[in-house]
Amino acid sequence: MPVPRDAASRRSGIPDATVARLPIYLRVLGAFAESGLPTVSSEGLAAAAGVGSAKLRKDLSHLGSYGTRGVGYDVEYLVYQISRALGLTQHYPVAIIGVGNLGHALANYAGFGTRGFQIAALVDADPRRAGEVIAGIEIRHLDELETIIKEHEISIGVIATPAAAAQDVCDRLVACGVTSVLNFAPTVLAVPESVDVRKVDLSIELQILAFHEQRKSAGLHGEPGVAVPDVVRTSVASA
Amino acid sequence: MPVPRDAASRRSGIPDATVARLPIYLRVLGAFAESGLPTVSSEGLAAAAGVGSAKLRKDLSHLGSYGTRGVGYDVEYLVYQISRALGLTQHYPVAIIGVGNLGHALANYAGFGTRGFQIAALVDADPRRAGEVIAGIEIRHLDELETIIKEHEISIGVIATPAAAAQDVCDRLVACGVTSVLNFAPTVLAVPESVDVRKVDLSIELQILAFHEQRKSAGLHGEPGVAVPDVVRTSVASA
DNA sequence: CGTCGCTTGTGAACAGGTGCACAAAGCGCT
DNA sequence: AGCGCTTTGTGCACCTGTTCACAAGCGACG
Repeated sequence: MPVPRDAASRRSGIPDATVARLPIYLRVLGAFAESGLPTVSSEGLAAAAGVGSAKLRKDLSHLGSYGTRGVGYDVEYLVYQISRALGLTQHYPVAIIGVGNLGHALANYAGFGTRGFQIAALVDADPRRAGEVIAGIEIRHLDELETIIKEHEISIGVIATPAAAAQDVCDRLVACGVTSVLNFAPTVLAVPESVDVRKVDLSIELQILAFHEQRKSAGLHGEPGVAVPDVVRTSVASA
Repeated sequence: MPVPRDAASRRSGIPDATVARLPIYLRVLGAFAESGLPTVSSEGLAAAAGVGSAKLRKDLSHLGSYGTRGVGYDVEYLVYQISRALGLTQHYPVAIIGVGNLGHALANYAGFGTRGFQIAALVDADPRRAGEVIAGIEIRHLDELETIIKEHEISIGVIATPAAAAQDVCDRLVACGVTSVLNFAPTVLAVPESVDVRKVDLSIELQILAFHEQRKSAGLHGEPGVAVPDVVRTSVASA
């Protein structure tokens, strides 16, 4: 008997799909809070977040039973509970490696600071950029990477380097004790199992859109092209 | 009898999860092609793409039976087939709305051009930026949005504006006939059902990492804090 | 104080995706 | 030609996530 336990709770008690949506709820709730709205129903919150109300309720039920039947959820309280569940009550220092166009944009992105993240360091491989100040942070040279990471006890690294440098930078980050990496470089990073990597790839998203775009236009023009024998055909059971 | 048909093939023949991975395969294959490698096994390709070999084979099987048993897949041919399946054989013009830090980075991002996407227009709300040239494209004012979209027959729009402007811009894009939107603004966009929206949110990714980070450190410090009664416990069946 | 309407929280059915394991199929060597 | 090695393609069981539908719970109002 290998202790089956519930597979979802084996890792953390909160399913991955739910974790991925909590930040959205958090943002929407923030907007509601600013409007002075005291409570929201699952229906209202779900609509604003672009999900079904049942899904939202199930998501929230994984954090506990906050919410009052017949009334809804207290906005402030729910913000706090989601923040706590996500671990945003503690402040994580992050380092951004690579201050090209994208790194520049990230350093100036307000969304980081407002959610408990603090950009502790900017690092670039170009010596000429060292000393430059962006968003109030001085750029330092890649050679100092190890020193900087340990100095600030950074556990989250953001890679915004060219693809060719990404794996090397990643290895060095991991060697310094970084356990979470957000990768913007178009490469698949190899890391030990204990390290979490999330990737954001602009071009992949576009390609996915292109696929759906193709599907639409194929349907529209009625091209017999690939394989779109679709059209539902609800009641053509005539033999 | 409502024609059950296979749910996956109802929409396009290729499951969404597979479509999301095809661009990764494509990129890895591109690297292999540059190395002059003529063929790859599912094992080799899967390792480079960071997925299991069975999953890769199942993914590829959805496009057809390209690949030779005992040998593997012809790199060049597979590149072509995946490109075709994704609809990258035709060139999609895209417009980027909002040329702040992020829009600037996107305009200079080489990954777009190399995959059959062409940045046809840059648009910004700030009149002072109109006329400025970035990546060889002249920035034009938001007022001309409708004209530009129709002029270039753009069906894919990239929104890189501040959150406050995103919904408005999106509505205008949709009104002009744009059917796919890539949204970088931290907002949930409301669109008609016929329009595809994909969102990329930098801060959400970080928050997801923070969650896992929290989980790790909680386990390490042995804090009884939330609910982490983990550690697998393979054979502690002693009562 | 009882009743009524509204909203949460959840059990259960369902759908989609993943991974295993193996039969089918090609290649090269003898 | 035949044999054995390799690798694909896929049926099947599992598991995660989604959706439905409803009982339980809470407040308001008469």
